[in-house]
Amino acid sequence: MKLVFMGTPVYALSCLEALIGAGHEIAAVFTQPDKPKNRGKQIQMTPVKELALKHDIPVYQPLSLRKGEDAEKSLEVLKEIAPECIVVVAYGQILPESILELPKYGCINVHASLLPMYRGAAPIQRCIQFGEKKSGVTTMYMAKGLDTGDMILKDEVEIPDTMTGSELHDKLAEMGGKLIVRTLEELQAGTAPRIPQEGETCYASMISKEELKLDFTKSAVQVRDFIRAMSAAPCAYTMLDGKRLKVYNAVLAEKNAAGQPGEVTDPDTFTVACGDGAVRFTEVQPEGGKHMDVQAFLRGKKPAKGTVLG
RNA sequence: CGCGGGAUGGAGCAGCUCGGUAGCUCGUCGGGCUCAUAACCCGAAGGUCGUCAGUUCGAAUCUGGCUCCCGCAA
Repeated sequence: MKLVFMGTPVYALSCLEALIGAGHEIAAVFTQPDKPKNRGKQIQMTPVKELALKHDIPVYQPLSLRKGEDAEKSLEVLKEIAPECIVVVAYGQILPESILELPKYGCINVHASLLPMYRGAAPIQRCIQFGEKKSGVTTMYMAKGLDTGDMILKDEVEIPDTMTGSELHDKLAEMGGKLIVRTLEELQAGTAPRIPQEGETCYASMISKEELKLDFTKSAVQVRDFIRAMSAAPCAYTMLDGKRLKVYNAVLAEKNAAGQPGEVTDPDTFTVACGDGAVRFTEVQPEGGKHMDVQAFLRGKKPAKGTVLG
């Protein structure tokens, strides 16, 4: 099928790869403009752009699809290409109706949750943060509202309570790739269902810098779930002796010494008291240091018993 | 030139301010103890202190360049 692919981060890669692998013609790729990122403000290509260039696919990076010169040009380009379908995966821009209505099969989005739950920007992390036992990917016909379009296919996965955000991310990315290929097959065959989103919904709002600082007044389960949800990116953190300590993973503490929230009750295992219960950090990273297991960290910089984090 | 931290035996760190025998917690290897052990005891190996140059009688430590790693900010 003649397609246009729109996507930006690593998450979108496996979908693009799967589409290429399935033999679809990717006539163009749209991705967010290159921006100065990282240390030293170097300009960096988006992951999707890198992959597209490897496959000699034309890349477009409009500032906006909704207004301005870029939007007009983009619409012209798309009309000229006349794709049968536009596949959108974590593109980061809202498409105007003029584009939504353009392709014969519509614009299809792959979303990393079981819709209608966890619509929005950060479904992967939010769903672990709130202790969900399962998640999945959903393909849908894009509509005006944010992730409100009629659904086509779904695929589910269990979330064990040790799973991290990045593990779920990788799993869902892989599943998304397979699901979008199946979805296009069904569209072409005319067998694709159109299931309206009904029932309970919720939004997975963007993750702000402020909330990444651990709040030990919450329960141990909530703290543990938050830590693993945000791992490896954007990653939760706390303050130890005035310095930032990123916390990549934690488990519920076996033994439960009393202490005020944030207090290190057992330095030998890095056990920290929470509002209810306690957690034990298992993977951390100090400022200027590398991501390491907690034993390695404690060998060099064991906090004093009674130290209060935050 | 966005701000900042760092590079020391296999791992994580100390030492650097006030230059002069390379240290800690682990790991590894050997031995001992033990029904047994990731526990305990004894012993050993293993480091051009990132790299290049400079200052000096002497540099991990002071000075300058370079490489690489990382946190923040975007």
